[in-house]
This record gives sequence, structure tokens and C-alpha cells, in this order.
Amino acid sequence: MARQILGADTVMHAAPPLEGDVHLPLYRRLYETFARRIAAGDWKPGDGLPAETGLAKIYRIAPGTVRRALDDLALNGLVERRHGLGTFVRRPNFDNAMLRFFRFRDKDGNAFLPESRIVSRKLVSTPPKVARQLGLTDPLVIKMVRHRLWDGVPRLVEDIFLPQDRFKPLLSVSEEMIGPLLYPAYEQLCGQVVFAIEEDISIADVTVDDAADLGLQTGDLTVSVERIARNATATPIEWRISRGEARRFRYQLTSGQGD
Amino acid sequence: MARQILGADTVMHAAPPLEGDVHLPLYRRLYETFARRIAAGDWKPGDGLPAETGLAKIYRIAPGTVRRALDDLALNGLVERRHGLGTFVRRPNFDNAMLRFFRFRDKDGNAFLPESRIVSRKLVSTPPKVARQLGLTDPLVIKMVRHRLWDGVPRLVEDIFLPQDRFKPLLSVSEEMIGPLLYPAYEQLCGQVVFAIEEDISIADVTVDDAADLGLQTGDLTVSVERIARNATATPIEWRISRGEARRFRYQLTSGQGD
DNA sequence: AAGTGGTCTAGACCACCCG
DNA sequence: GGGTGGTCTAGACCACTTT
Repeated sequence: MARQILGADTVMHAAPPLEGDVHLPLYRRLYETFARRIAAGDWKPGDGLPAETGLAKIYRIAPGTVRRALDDLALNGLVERRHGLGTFVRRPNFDNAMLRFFRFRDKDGNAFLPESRIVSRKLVSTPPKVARQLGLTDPLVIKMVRHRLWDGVPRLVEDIFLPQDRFKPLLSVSEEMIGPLLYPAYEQLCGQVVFAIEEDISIADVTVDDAADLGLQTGDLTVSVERIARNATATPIEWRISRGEARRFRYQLTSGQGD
Repeated sequence: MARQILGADTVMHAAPPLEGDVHLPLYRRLYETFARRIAAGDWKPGDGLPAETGLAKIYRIAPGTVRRALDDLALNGLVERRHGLGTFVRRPNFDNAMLRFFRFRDKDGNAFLPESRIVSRKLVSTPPKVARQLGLTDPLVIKMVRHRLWDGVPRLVEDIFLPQDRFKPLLSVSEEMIGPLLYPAYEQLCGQVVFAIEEDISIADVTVDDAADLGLQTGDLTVSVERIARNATATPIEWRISRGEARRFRYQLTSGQGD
């Protein structure tokens, strides 16, 4: 075989390697590659990605294929495309999502940000359910208990579990540093960004502890919302369970599939 | 200007007209065109569409553009693409969707089809809320009341409202003709196919009537699910409100957006 | 073997946003 | 004007399914 000879004016740039199995479609491997760069904080929320044509040259892949990967990222909410401007990493805001579930409004009927009170933060031994949901082998996990208050009255009680390898800084900062919204705190203090959530909603009799915290009586019902939060590569990074009074529950849903 | 002369062997086939505004993208107008053919029953659930290349020739549009329209239809659940086989109109099945909401299981924990009992079917004057939700001007609307029973016990009560121009046949057939599932009956008796639903879930004290029907007591809570069902062109064709005991409620949700 | 959808490429032209 | 994403075209080649 003849060795290839390059002229002095010919420069070979090696294309960067792609994530994922070689048998996967190129657009899928590009998607994974970009998602990892976002999850790793290489591209941060608000950042603009290189233009399609630039990415196509860098990775030596046709623009149409790059485009498909970017469109899929946009479809999954990881980036936002702005015509004439560019493609930008999204900054999702799930922290208020619970407000969609419960009818907590001020006198004028507007939703508003409830007060947040972190009741405890500590390392505990990992409950089996938490280990399963987060895919953890670590015997210890960070547990935070948070109350959310409307008009000074606790309306939601939340148990929040976080892997200590990702969230250690949360244990040492003051509550003021964390603030009323957790996901921005995760991002700023720990570099962890939530891009998708799954929730499981059910109704049960109030527990003794919750009745005391929420000012309910034995026999009252609570809605409990269990949530798994995932980063850009779909790795679970938070599990929480929130409870509130059932009568205040409300939810809206759109479905295009009938499985 | 020279007139164009066609040889005898040159045949011009006029491309069929497209739905939608001429300023819309071609793939969008193709989508609308195909969706209408599905909504009109021209292409029925289970039918195979012409192949991409065939459609491209018929409409004189590049295959890539036709492909985009078909991909969007698949994304919205109107068609199903099968590699090597073709593109087929889907037959969605929302009728059991309520079973996802409530914990109704047999002894072995499996979901199963509950008994369905249609309590009444008649024309009533259109309630304002129904007129609004269905976009109706007709002063009369079909109202059906249905009970769904597990182990012979009514567990769900449903009020179902349908435009009489689309669903007149439902008033004259026997209950056996309708069967336990409504959406297949809509399709077979009235040619109406549901492709998407929206639901609004809330919790309230049980009403006197529902307490009697469901065997509940004053002070018990019910979950009520309001549903709008739409056809392939997104026109609302059914509005219903279903109530069941709150304790049996359960729901699961995945969300990739944080609005 | 023939027909289908799935992937990938290459390039033209348009619409939008900014300085 | 120059850069960006959005639309549309044209065609090669691959993978899957049925006859």
C-alpha cells in the first residue's frame, strides 16, 4: 500500500472522536457527544454552540446530519434554536413545577414563589428505594428536608436525596447561599444541571409526621409526588418525594399517544 | 414569451392541491393535507399510505420534504412507520387511559377491562362549558352517562358530551352495538377517530349524586378528570368528565421541558 | 428480487438578527 | 453585509421485510 503524502499546504485535522457505539447512526452519536459536553459543563446553560456549518467542519460530517442531531437536542429540551442567532444551551426551570400541581395562589389568583425553609441537611445511610431510583452503590447519601410555605404556613413537605459525590458542597454552605430554588443552587454550587424529570403522583392517608408539619388531621388525604431528576445524559441525580394536602391538588396533561 | 410545446410522449400530470396557506412551508402543508385525508376517513386506521417516493411524484415535491411531513405525522402519533414495510395510519387506544389513573387491579395485580354500563343517552341543551370546550354553536348536544364497574361495583362515573352532527348514530343503536369501549364505537358507528386527548385532573369533595353512584360518604374525596378528545385535524369531538374515589388515584408523568 | 423506510451527503436559496 | 438557522432539492447507499 502506498503511503499518503501530504503537501506542505495540506493540513489534516483529525476529527474529534464521537461518543457511543460505532454501529449507531452518526446523528445519534453526535447527539450523545453534544449531550455529554453539556452535562460535563463544557457548554453551560446560556452558552451558544458553534454554528451548524462549523460543527460540520469540525467533526467532518455533513451539515444535514449535524442539523438532525441539533434538532433532536432541541426536541428534548437540551438546547434552544433561535433563527438568525444560533443554538443555545437551555436553562430549564423545573423548580416551580410543583406549583402546577397545587392550587397555591395569592389573593389575586396569581401563582407566586413560596417561602422555602430547609429543615435539615445531613448524610444518612442510603434507603434501598433511593439506591434503586438513583442507581447508587454508595452506602451514604445526602438527605435534605425542606418545607415550602404560603402565608407562613407549611403546605409542602419534601424529602430530597442527592448523591454525595456530585453534591458535597451543599452540606457546607449556609442556607442563604442555597436560596429558595434548588436547581439554580445545584448548578451554581455543584455544576449539576437538571434537564428532565419524571414524576409519580398518588394519594394516601396523611402520616403522623406530615399531619404535624402540614397542620392536617388524622384521616385527611395527601397527594405525594415522587420525582426523579436527570441531567443531560439522562443520569438520575436527584430523587425527592413531596407531600401536600390533596384538596389543593390540580394537574393538567396533554397526550398525543394512546398506549 | 414563447408558448411551451409538449411532444405527444410528454404527459403533464397536475399535482393535487395542498391544504393550508401558501406561505406555510411545504412540509407543513403536506402534513395538513395528509391529516385531513385521515380525519376524513380517506385513509383509515390500519391503511398503508403510498410510499414516500410515490407521494413525492404525485405531489411533485422532493422525497426529503415528503419524508419530513411523514416523520412529523409519526411524531404526533397519527401514523406509524415500519422499516421495510411502509407507513400506516395508527389506531390509537385512549379508551383505557383512565385505567392508568386509578388503581383498579384484579387479585393478581393486573389491569383488566372493567364492565361498562351506559346509564343514559339523550339530547340535552348544550351547557356553556361544553359549548366552549367543543367550540359548539349547536344548542343541542348528545349527553351519555356511563358507569364503569369493577367486581360489579361502580368505580367511575362519566358524563360524555358529543356533537350531534358527528355522532347521531349513537342515539339509535342498542347498547350492545356500542360495547365496552367507546372510541372503537365512535369509529365504527360514526367514522370519528380520536388521535389526541387533553386532561385536567383535580380533587374535590364528592357530590351527593356521585356519592350515591360510587357508594361513598359525604366528606369523601373524588378525583375528577376532564378530557377533550381531538381528531386528526385537532378539532375537538368529545368532552367528558370522569369521577372516581381519590384514594384509588395514581398517575405517572415524564417531562422533558421545564416551563 | 423488489419495495419500503433509514441514513448520509451536498448544495442552493430564503428568512431572520445583528452591528 | 455577514452570519445564523430554516426550507427544499437531488441522489447514493444501507437495512429491513415480504414474495
